[in-house]
Amino acid sequence: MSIAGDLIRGHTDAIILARLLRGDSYGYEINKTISTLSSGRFELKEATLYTAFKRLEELGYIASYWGSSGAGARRRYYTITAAGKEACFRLLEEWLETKEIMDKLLEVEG
Amino acid sequence: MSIAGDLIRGHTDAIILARLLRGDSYGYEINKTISTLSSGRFELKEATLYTAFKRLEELGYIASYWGSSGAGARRRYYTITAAGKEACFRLLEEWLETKEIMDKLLEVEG
DNA sequence: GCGATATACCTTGACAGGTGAGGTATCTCA
DNA sequence: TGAGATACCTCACCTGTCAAGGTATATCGC
Repeated sequence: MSIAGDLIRGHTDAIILARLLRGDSYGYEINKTISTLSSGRFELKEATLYTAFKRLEELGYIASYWGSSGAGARRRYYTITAAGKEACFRLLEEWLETKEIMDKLLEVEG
Repeated sequence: MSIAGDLIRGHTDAIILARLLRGDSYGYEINKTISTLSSGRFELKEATLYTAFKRLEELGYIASYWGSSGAGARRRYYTITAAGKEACFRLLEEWLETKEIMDKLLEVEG
């Protein structure tokens, strides 16, 4: 991973929720997707991922159910809840704001 | 503060170094600058700031000296070192990469 | 002279999120 | 039958943030 974990810290929830907004999914798949979308430059560690799932479920942002595995081991699927969608949009906006502020703070010239 | 600290976590060093790239400064001033540039939406807590200074000095990225105070209490000024400049540019590139990846991962539509 | 306020620095302990390391189980293919 | 991919989970540790507390100086109004 070329991007250190701390750079993503605080954004993990947003990433997971944004993924679930596109449809139910399970840990392993989400991890693969993240890795693929970032061209391998970033991947959530498994421990991080499952910790996040637990946190998000406790917050009521996602719900889970056991799905029949197509191939390989059993899968625990996650769905985003209404509260989760709200939280997701809020986090997306926060990300836009963070970007804006960071760009100003890091501006070297000008 | 509307932007949670964890969203900036991992970028603190980059912010401080980028500020020092523009010239020597001291804690209190850097904090004010950050607050101003972000329109008050984000400010480093003092404890975070001084922790970061200590860390960066131990890493050899910055050096410090006591300056004569213009008004008020004494000031400890910080200068960015050659290694610090290198680190700063690396962190700036990492930020660009993080932005790019995050935007892909958070993409809701399309 | 005195209190309030701004300037300016620093430390400690608690907390939360990320992660390395380890574990379990299933299915496929050679 | 053994390797490798799929798939899940937990624990202990580390690091960065931050609330709370502390110190000291200069300025300004009263």
